Amino acid sequence: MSLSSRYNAEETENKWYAHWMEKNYFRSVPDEREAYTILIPPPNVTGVLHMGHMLNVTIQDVLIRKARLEGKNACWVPGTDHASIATEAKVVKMLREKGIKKSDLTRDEFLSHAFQWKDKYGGIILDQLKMLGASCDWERTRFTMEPALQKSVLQSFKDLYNKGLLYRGLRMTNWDPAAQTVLSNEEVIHQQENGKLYHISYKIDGEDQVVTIATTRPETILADSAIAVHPDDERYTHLHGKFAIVPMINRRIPIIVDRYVKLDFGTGALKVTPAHDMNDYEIGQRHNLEVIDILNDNGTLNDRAQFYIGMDRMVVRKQIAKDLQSLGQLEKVEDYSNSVGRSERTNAVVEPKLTQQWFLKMDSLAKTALKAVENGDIQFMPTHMINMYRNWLKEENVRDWCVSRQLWWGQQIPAYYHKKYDITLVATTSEDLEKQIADLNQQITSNEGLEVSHRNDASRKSSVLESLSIKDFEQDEDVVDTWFSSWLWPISVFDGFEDQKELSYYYPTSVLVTGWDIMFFWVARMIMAGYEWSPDLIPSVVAKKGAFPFKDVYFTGMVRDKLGRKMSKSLGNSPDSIELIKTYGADGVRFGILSAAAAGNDVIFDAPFTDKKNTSIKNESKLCETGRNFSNKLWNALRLIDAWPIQDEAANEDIANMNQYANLWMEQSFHKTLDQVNDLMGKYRLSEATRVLYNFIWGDFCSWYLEIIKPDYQQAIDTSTRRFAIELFKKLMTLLHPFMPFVTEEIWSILKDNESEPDCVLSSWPKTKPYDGELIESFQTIKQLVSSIRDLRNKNQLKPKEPLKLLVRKSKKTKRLLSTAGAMTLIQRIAFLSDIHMTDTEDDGHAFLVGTEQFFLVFEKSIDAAAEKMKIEEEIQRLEGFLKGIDKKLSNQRFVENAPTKVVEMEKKKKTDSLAKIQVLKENLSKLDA
RNA sequence: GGGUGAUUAGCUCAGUUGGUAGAGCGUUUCGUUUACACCGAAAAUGUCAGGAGUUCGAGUCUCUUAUCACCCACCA
Repeated sequence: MSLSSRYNAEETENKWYAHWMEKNYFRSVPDEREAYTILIPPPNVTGVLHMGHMLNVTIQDVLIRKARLEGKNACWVPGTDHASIATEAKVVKMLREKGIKKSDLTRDEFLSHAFQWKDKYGGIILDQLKMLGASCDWERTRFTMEPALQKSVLQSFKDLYNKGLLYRGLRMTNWDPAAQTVLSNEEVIHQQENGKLYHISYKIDGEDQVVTIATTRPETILADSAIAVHPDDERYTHLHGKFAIVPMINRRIPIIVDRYVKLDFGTGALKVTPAHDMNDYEIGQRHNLEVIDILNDNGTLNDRAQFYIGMDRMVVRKQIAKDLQSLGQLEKVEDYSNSVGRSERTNAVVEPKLTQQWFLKMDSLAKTALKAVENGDIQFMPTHMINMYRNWLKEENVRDWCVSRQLWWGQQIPAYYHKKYDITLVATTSEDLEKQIADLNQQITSNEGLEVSHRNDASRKSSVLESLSIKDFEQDEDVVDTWFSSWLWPISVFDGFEDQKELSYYYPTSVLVTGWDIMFFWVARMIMAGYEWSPDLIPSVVAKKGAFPFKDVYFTGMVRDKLGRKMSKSLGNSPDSIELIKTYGADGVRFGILSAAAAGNDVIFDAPFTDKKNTSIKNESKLCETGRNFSNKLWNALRLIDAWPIQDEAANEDIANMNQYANLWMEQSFHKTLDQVNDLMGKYRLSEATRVLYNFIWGDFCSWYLEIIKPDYQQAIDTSTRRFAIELFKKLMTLLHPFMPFVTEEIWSILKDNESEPDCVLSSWPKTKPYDGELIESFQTIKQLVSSIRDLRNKNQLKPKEPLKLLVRKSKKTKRLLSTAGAMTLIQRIAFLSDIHMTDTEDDGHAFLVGTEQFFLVFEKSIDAAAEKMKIEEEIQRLEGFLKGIDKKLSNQRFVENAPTKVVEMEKKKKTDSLAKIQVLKENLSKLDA
């Protein structure tokens, strides 16, 4: 068989992914094995693969593949999130481009457009995950808006309502005028923006004086209810109790005193606009001020504003400034930078607005969720993330969660209101609703009426005598926040609210891998949901394992570009994932990402982004390139072994011994490496594990081991060494498989010699075994010796393969080293020596040191004696300085007494070693003088 | 204002019980009949941000200063 010298990633990857799928290797069903479960953080259904996903997914795939190799029942559940506001915003935009306004559509019409959109673009991202090699159980793919998950949302909503944790109320909320929905605090992004600070003077009622306020939003003066000053502000004491006149509309508003006002800000006088500012609303509450809402839902002014009706607030801002100026009431305008909240999804400037919303009480939920992490039921990685978590969940920072959204794309809130009376029913199905109405009617007939308030007038009470009809109830128009479905993910993907069979087996999941940016949105809330429902759903499992939804949380960092900016679509600074995979292969990209990603640290990815304007910039990444090169290296190691002719026995006894020695060393080193990899992966230190494997395979396995056992030109390798090399290579492929699944599978498939053997993806993770550290150490010395010889050749312009004689000063250590069967042959061959000769006399070779041992290489060409002398002198000087430090330590009684004996012993050894080295160097020096 | 992290070789970053600083890339030199130039051999490079403290010993622990990120709250 002849194999190309270039590994073809694209071809190989497609082939193997199809094969794995065909064999159904990623399928998991409950059985008697231990479960290892990961749930994918569901990406937005219409999203495309970006660097963050790639990081996330690669890590999850490494963990799940390792578990699979360890014989666990590995289950990785994929899926997508309907992403309520994000998707709806996209659909609205798409419709607008087609000339269709959302407001012209009915709810059902809009939803059918949205579903069409979802069918067209949804799931693209899942196919992209397949390109990366993600070994998800695709039969389990879930979507947060599919009927079963929808049902979970309704059930949990009803449950929380019945527990009294959900309530409806009129609150100041963040209003997105573009999407025309309320937003949670987390969906509002505050940023410093340049604006203007307008100083506007208000006349004092009945007097010939003015009071000047400063505002960044002059249009809101039309909604002013008061002017507030600080009670201790002597500048305004004379105004207490008086009234001011709002410019243009001439409304008379009181001048009030409130400690909220800052003396040193602006003019010290604050216009109070309860309808359009969070703090003003609170002031308004304290002083019983009128709430005048002048904004329509789309951000234009309504008729309560009296002027500028129908104009957008941003347009009015400029216009009113001009108009105030002509009235002489605009004193000055300053440039001003302040923080502006914008909608995460639509980028519209968010307006505070008083709206009726559903809220979830968070205090007890937050307390439980905090405890779960503080008492170690759930482990965060990196551990310091607990600080951020604590800071957010502590009592004084927790706010009730606004769960309603004025959108259509999502789960419609299962609350039904009677058209006339203040009756709210929360029902999951129409049967449920009918039953609840029937119950009420039962109550009405048996109690001779039901005392209720009127819907539009709480103070008006009636006794309902007639039967209530389902026709008189209307469902809440709103949908729930997207996170109100995703917080159920660990339960709902197993249909846990419906049937607990699967949930009992897979819950709690093993690890959650996600970015810390959604710690509050999602992670904390999943923990809350876990503790809220799992004890009722699967009590016996919870008693045994706990109620937490996952044992570990691995927080990945944010992927940033070279400038340290978070990669985002709007900045256009994200490399094209698919292009990257095409360029370097999925294995290469995985390797690149993994080597860049230490847990929790932000990842600076070195791929220059494809600039929106300059598409000629190619995606290139040194890290991925290293990964691709590594694939190619593995491939060529395979080609090497594959091409060797085979013979029964080694050519001679020396070769046989040498190969045996090399095998022994490899075996020991392998187990040392295995230990390291196990340890690192257990701690989720994947970047380090990647590096350890890379160094071992490229360095020890390829550069040393294969070079040693490589037969001479047109010679053959003996079967047992070949067998050993192949078995070792296969073990290495298993170890590397989680990181680079495709190339390892390909190589494995060529290495394996019978069809009954499993594929690499299902091979067995090697068992650990004690290893001989001393043997590895002494081999290390051999490597150093060989490198030193090569260095000498280099420095003296000697041909790499010119046979040279090596003289070895007799000492116990070298004797032991060189008497190891095969060691002598090994050195002689790879260092291209004609002879290794033991000596205890003065010799005429060129002396060099390996450790403390002295060697001489015999060659003709004379070296630059003066330069050599200088180098030796420098080295002696360095060593003497070093020795001084050691002596200082050793003569320090406290050190000798306090430091562990092991450390003291080491210092003593260092001292004797240095002394020996100096001794040898001085000898060399004197020889140069001679 | 509250909180978190970072500062280590030219670049990007590792460095978990405190015991003489590491990797990749880049650089320099040499090398191509015998797996791989997506290669091989070898070399150079650091007052571990500054200061103080604890300790026999600090990149590692404590305090402090500076710079830079980020999160939460908020900025008439």
